[in-house]
Amino acid sequence: MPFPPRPGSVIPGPRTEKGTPMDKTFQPAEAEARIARLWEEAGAFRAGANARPGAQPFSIVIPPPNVTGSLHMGHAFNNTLQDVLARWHRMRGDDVLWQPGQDHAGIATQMVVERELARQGNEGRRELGRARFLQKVWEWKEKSGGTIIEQLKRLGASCDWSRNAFTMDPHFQRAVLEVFVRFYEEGLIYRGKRLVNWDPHFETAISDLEVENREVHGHMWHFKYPLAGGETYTYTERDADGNVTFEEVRDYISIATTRPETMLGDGAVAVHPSDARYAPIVGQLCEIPVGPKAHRRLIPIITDEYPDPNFGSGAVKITGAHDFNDYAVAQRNGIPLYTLMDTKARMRSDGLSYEQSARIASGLARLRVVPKDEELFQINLVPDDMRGLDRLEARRLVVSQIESEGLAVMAPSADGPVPFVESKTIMQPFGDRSNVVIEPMLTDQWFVDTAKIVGPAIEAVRTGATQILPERDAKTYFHWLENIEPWCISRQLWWGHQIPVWYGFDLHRGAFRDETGDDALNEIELGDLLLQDDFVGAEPRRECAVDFAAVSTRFADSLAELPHPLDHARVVEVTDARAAEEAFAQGLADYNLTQDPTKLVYPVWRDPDVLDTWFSSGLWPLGTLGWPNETEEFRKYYPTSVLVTGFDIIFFWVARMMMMDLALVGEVPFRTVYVHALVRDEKGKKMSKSLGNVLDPLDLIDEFGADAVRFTLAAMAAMGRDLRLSTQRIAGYRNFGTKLWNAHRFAEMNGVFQAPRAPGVPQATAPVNRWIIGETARVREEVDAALDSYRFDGAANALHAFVWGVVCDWYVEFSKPLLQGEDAALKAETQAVMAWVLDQCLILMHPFMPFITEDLWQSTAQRPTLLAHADWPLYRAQDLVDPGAESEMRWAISLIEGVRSARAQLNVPAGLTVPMVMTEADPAARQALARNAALIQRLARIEAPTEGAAPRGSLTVATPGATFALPLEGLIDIRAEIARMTKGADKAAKEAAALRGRLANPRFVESAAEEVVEEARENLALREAEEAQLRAALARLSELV
RNA sequence: GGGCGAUUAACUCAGUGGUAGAGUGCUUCCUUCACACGGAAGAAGUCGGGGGUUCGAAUCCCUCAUCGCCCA
Repeated sequence: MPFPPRPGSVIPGPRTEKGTPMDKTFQPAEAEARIARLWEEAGAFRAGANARPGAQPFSIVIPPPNVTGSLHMGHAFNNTLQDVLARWHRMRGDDVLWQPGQDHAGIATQMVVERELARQGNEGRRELGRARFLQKVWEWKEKSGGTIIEQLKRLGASCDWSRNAFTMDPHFQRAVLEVFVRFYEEGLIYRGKRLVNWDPHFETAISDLEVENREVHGHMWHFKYPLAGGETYTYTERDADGNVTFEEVRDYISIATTRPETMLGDGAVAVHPSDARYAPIVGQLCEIPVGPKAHRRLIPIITDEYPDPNFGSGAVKITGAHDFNDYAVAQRNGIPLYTLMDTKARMRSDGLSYEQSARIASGLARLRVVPKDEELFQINLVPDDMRGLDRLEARRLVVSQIESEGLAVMAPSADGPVPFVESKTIMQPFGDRSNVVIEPMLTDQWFVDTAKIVGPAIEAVRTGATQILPERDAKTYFHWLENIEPWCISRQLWWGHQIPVWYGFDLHRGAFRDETGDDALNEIELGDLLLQDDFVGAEPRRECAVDFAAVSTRFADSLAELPHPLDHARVVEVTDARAAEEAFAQGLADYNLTQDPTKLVYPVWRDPDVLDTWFSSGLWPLGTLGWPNETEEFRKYYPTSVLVTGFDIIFFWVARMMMMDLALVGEVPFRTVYVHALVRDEKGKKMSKSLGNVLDPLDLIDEFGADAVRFTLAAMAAMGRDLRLSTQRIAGYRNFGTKLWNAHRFAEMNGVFQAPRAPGVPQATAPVNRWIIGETARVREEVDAALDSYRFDGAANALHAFVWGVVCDWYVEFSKPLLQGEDAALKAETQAVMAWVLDQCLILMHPFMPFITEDLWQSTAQRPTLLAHADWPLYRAQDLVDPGAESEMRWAISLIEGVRSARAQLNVPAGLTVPMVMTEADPAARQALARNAALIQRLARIEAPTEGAAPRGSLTVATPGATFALPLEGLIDIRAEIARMTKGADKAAKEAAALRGRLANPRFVESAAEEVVEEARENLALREAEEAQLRAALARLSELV
């Protein structure tokens, strides 16, 4: 349904005060705000605005910026492209929805609010507690969370702002939790203890995509792990031919490490199965050379494919709880995982004493058994003197202890043997938000079993149900999805969607004894229950549902299986397991006193973690359209037409939306994904705050106007290539806007906008008018074709070439003698055509430069609609191009250029109007000259042409089919003219020779396309004629010297 | 180490088999009645090197070099 303009909306209409010319330039600062208000008051961007009856839907969901975000160049680029598409489709009458919104950015927002609290001297997050902290976050969001929305409006983004969405909106929250519950019930989500990337600053798990690996300077230490019981073996190295190059008897195995502090948690030493050097000692135990001597721990020497025999000593220590590679080795070989660090990445000080821990661990190594997680976690292998230390302090201590014990591998030096420590660059993981070193950490987390939902996402792109552009980015997509890892979706944060899982004590596991067998518990039996605590420490029972009401029903159902009176316990929610313990005990005690079963409570507590922000963002195309409700918007606009996004987000977001949304609704979230590259500075460097090379789009908008910034970004958007932005380029396109503006200023001064307007393409008789109408049709087709294939640069460049290079440079100039001439009919026709051409410029330019075009549109005529709702033209070049007019105007241009070039090169004064003699001409040239004499005379600055022989010492200008002479004897240097014409003749001769050669080749004539051969023949004829004209003129000139 | 890409005018980049293009910059001239955020004219490229396919290659293939990005 077309969206009606709001009654009373103010469209200013044409400028009324005649006699005051337009300003010489467009004033963006003033106009942009005014135009934006105009659009807003008209509701110009509401979903379906300007849609034709029965229109095709066209929908885009914005890649939601962080609620903490402010507009950077990447946003400006991304949203410019979306806006070009949205405006283009809206003008074409499609049913357009550009859905805006923001995501809640778990870590970033929590960080911002915590920083704000600290700056204001308020209580910190932990002092406030969860509920009050979240209150503060919401307050912050209300106050500061809309920044980027206002900034996007300044860019001119034509989103339906009335539908602005947020991933923490009540509706969206509900959708997220329902999806979690559904995935949980379908077995797509599981909880487990896994090694994850741990951010010690934020004390949360993060995704491996949020980890940035950087090369940093580091060290590689080489240590000796003594064999248990003083065993020895012969260590032998051989060259490629098997000759022994080194041999010695050793009582140790040499290990290299960049992280000595993790040695404390080693579970094994691994060597490659093919490594002959260590074959004699595989299966033996060796000693970790650190920790109190009395409690040295022994670990087995195992084989695994992971160690590279050619790297270091070929033997690798396995610390399964602190390294991803080691984790995999430990899993394969049943090696226990010993956690050494706490959530702040300090050496642990909880759990059992070092002495107890070391004893248990040694026993485990000897028996090769792995206990259950909870028991394993009690083992703390950090020696007493290192507990609580930062991991780097612990590293120094470990190294110095090993060295002083003489267990470092030694290397010779000028001062005798010294410990062998290599300096080398190592890859180290950093948190992309916190900038601290990330630790692999063994923790309980929730995971999406991505392997189960990845198939349709791969298939959709393979079959083309979703098209990724440029195509090469589909490879990245496939590569990632085909090697997909389980997705850790829990975060140890407060701001976000709290996981809808509640825990309660597992009373089913025989924690009580119904000794009387009467299916009810007597007082003694209940007393036993109270005293026992094995159910408290054990794995709790859990239920998943969208809210407490739903989950309490489930718990109640399971309680019903228990003996009386527990089956009547009331399910209540408490904060955590400890509170649950107290509440449960209190309930039992109260019951004991009163025998009132309603006093019994069954306390449950909710999982404190929240979901990864990308989990909710994965539902963006669904949730913003109202899903899971059956909304009209969802029916109409899903799947969305196109997603425009940066390449850096293919894994984070695009792939996850594809997986999740296909799993949920069985239909792709978008038909096309247009992946754009990065905006860099003019030297090609990534813009970053630390480099100080950031261009702020708002500063640029202030300086050059939003239109210039947008046009620059669009013109540089060659698919898949980074763009290097320079202010010079933006200034160039600001000038382009001014050029368009001044073409209108010229038109206004020449009465173009006062002339009566007829709908449709104007009828024209003058060649110049017929020609420009055809050129307009050509550029319309070019722009549409470019936008159809997402060639934003192609469309922008075509418009630039047309508006400046054709309309302003030629048509406006051509029109001058007609508009200012005597022929009233011709004048009226030219006014009508110019009015139409300029309107077409505004329409076609509008998606790229919305403000200046809307302003001109409103000020140059009484318009029935906003330009944003103007009809996009459909006329075709095949209908509007007049080949006769076109060749006539091309000929006129070539004559004007020939005259100008000759004059300039021979230093004929620019202001001088000179005579011109036509020395020869075919009928076509005669006609072209006759019909366009006025404009040719004016632009070439010549008098009315005469016909005759070339006067002595004149300049020669050759055009196709005609030769002209400018009699300027005495004014010009004959030698210079001879040189100029010789150069021209030689060039024509050279080109003709090349064409002749090609046409002389029978294989060219046989195999090349017919039109190519024909074109070559025509070109040859033209070049030969041109050469002949110039040579003839040269012959005359040479008589003069 | 694996993958992807780039290399075209001084600079930034278009250009998917048929005469090398644009913008900016540069040189000269012009304050001419739309615009100096302008106009006119001009100089400027062995399309990274080498090989191949083809009547014909910046374009397709191979190879080398250099530089980026992503992943380990």
